[in-house]
Amino acid sequence: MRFSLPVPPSFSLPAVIRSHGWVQLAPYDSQDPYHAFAYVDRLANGRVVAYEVQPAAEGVQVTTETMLSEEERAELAHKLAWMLNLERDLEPFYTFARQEPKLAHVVEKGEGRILRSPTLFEDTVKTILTTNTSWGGTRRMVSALVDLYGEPVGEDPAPRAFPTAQALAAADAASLRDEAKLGYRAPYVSELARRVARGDLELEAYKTADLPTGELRKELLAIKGVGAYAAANLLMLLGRTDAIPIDSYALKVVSNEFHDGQPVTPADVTAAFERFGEWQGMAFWFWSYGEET
DNA sequence: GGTAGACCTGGACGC
DNA sequence: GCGTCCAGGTCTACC
Repeated sequence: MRFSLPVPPSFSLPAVIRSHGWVQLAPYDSQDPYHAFAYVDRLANGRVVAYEVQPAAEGVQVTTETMLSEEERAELAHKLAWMLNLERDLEPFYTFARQEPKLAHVVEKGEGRILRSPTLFEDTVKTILTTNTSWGGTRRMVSALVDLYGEPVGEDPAPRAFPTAQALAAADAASLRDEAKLGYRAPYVSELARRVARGDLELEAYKTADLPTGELRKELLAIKGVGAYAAANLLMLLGRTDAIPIDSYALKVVSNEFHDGQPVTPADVTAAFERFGEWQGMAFWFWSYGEET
């Protein structure tokens, strides 16, 4: 079955898909690189659905081989609105961007929305798995979690949904470490899953929390395995546009862009984008590094 | 508050 | 093929 979702005037599906590497992490898949994507989701009633999202004249088109009830379709639409950041009003950011040559392209290309997962739990696990490893390592670890603990769509072993907190909480810690190859990150993921499964940590509530960014950052830093970089990355995914996820890549590009390749500190990265105030995270993320204007 | 070392894996490199 | 080194963030112990 097919159904469409309306999108804001400035929306660009390729721009959202290209916003970062999440589309390369299971259960995302992109056969048509950066124009469309596939995803596998587990609905609230336990049904696992594989679907594709493509650009369409009236917005985006969702296609699935599964016949969905009206309630299921509404749930999927609600989740996709979050994943594609459809509710975001980018005009205030675009007003800034139009005045900065290194950001002018975001307006032209409809950039500014960042692809995310249906749940903050999935995004938090994936963020932990980006730390202290290569991108290839992250992809491997995420795929292993999906293959080992995710629920399949039907009888076939693949494709599978991202595992629930309950599934990961029930997993043997040694299996997480040795079979999923999470290494020392295994206890972090295990503890996070257990806290979420028990209801001790209401991660999803952070999506709509009215907390100042500093307070929310403290809450995220209290999660084992989430340090300064991971917290900033999650804040960015939560739409907190004043957070800059400073990792080794950030230090490198800021060094090259603003300091002639000389070594820089996290404070230098912050200083480089401070003038963008509440939009400094977006300015950092969408900056045209190394390109002449 | 700041710093050093451990954690784990894969890739690059030299032999 | 094997061994060594390094990159990549976070945690913990220590000062």
